[in-house]
Amino acid sequence: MAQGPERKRTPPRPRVTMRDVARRAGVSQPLVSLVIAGSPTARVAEATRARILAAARELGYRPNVVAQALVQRRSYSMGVIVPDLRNPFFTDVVSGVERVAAGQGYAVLLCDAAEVTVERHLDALRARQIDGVIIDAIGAASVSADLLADLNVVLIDAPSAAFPGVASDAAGAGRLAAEHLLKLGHRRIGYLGPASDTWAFRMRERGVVQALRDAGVPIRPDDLRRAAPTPDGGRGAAKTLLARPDHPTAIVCANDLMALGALKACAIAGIAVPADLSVVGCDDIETARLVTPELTTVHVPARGLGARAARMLLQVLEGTPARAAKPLEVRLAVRGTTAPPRLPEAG
Amino acid sequence: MAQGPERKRTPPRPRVTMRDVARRAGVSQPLVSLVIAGSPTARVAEATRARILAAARELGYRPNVVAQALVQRRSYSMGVIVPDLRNPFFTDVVSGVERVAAGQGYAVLLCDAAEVTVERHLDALRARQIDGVIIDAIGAASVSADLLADLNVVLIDAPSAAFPGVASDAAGAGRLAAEHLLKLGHRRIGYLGPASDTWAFRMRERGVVQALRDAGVPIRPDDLRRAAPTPDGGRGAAKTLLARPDHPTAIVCANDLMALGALKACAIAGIAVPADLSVVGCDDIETARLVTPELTTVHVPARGLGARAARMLLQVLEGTPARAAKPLEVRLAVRGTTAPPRLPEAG
DNA sequence: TTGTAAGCGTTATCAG
DNA sequence: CTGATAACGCTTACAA
Repeated sequence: MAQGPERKRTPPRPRVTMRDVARRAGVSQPLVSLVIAGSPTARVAEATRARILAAARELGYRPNVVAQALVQRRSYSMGVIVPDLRNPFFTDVVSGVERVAAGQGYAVLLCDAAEVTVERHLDALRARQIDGVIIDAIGAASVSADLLADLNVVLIDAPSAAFPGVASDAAGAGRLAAEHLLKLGHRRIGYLGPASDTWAFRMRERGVVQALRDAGVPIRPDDLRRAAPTPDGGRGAAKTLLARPDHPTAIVCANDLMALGALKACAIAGIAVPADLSVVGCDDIETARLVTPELTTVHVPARGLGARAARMLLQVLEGTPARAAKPLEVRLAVRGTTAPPRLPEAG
Repeated sequence: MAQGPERKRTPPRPRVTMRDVARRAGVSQPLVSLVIAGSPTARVAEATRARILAAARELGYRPNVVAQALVQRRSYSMGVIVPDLRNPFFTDVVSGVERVAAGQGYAVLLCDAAEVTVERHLDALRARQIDGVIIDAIGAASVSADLLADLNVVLIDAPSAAFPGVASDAAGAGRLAAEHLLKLGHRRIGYLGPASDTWAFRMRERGVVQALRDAGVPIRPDDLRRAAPTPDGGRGAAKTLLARPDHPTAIVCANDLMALGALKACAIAGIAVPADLSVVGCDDIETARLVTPELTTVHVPARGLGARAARMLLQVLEGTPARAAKPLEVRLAVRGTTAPPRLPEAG
């Protein structure tokens, strides 16, 4: 931890401690502990209790969570690891976590897997006696098991037999997107997704693929393109896909960032959306409504996922075994990037 | 902190401690401390040292940062408070902080002022013996002084005599935006900004106002509209501003989110950008390049601000007095939302 | 009802 | 060079 050569520490400030309060109230220090943090059942004379509380207030006493953590072996803090903070979707997840965590007096240690490896993050978290960790969209299988062994973990969008977690209905999201396009009359639909083996991406893709297969219009191999789940990725993939004259009349993207990139590619290539091409995204990040036309997408409740995961972790910490929650519902948000295909094709 | 009724704690896991290592190596526990965390200058017999290290490795020893924090009175963690995580600009700032913090073994406690008040965040942070805190774009003046008193704080975009900090050249950003429009030939320029008294917003506005005044085309009172620094805010403000037939030929917005909202308003009102109206934003968030036409904006190095603030805080913690860094440069990113006014007006 | 004693896992100060 | 011994601030039996 931050060894670095010869780190001078800032002059230790005299902190108000329980001893100070005790002295001032003329009682023993443990009694102060009892009164201040103690359960309501603690039998303490009303008079002393009042005296202690007064003393504490006057001195501006603040409990030292670190000391509490050391003796209680829990730090009232949780880590949250996300694949990439720069994707607004994950920001929302974190936001949701923070809301409930902060509400319960828990601190949130932020970990961006794009900056530092998950392993290192977990190491750092464990060293800090973290109470638990929420891991978003990172296959638990991909991190060595013993790293997770003595940790309370809750998974988001990465179902596992070993750990509790919450997930969105990713396959449903894919299906919703595909069915929307089918209903509009599209018969030639492409898919842009990452090669990443993330559960949510896999399931979204599966949902799309199956819906199309069920409808008798399976994705042609060439219409399924892989790229990074970023705007650039989406843009590049769309570009190659649309370069051919006989490209699909619609595409669904694994997430909004890719979809936004695809829209950009269209703008550049002079392909009119939705007239010449329909585009559907997934996530429903804020930006989806900022572009014109607004992105049709599948809404995934990011903050809800985060909040729920946090609540679940809190439960685990309280000893209540977290029961597997059923997937959070997603819903189609039809906006401006989808329309019937220009020339109705033969079904 | 997290009092809640009767919280059962999870069964304390047997952790490998220095004592264990000491026992195994047949030495005293403090010696282990010396060897493991000790400075390279610690004079310890090579043999014992090796024995201890071996024992530690075999047992899988991990230092307990909480214990360290208690005795050293520093927790190797820092808080970062941002006004609103949902603004990608702040996400980037946090990202920058995290990168350098994590690199130095520091944990980042995330605090979203949109979720919980700054006061509560600071309380929670202090209770955790945080080593320092980075506060972004929140007037230090707006939080009661004694809350900050015994804290190491570094401010971002909120210059203060009392605390070190980093800032972007906010006035320069405003000027750049205005001058760009002037150079294009605009003589009727409006401004959309928040009523918030945030330093950066104030300075950006000042930069715009002065540049226009200097050019002899001051903003008309009606062309200066206030709204929340969000897409909705920008959208609403733009809508009213553009409702009048004789509206400005160009507007600059306090940040990209507002600008994006303004673009949306234009799209809805059927105002062609940049033909009928030029729009300039500020921040250069990723979304700026995702809309079509791409948003002309002033690039502000968000991650740079975060990284620099973190480095500065680290310095403060080491005892090196942080000297005031000069403002980080901003630069104009000319893209698609600006063009000469349709009808050249009389200068 | 309240005080005493014993740690939690480290670091730090000093005698051996 | 090494190893007791004392904190750090708090919780938690156990006595008084």
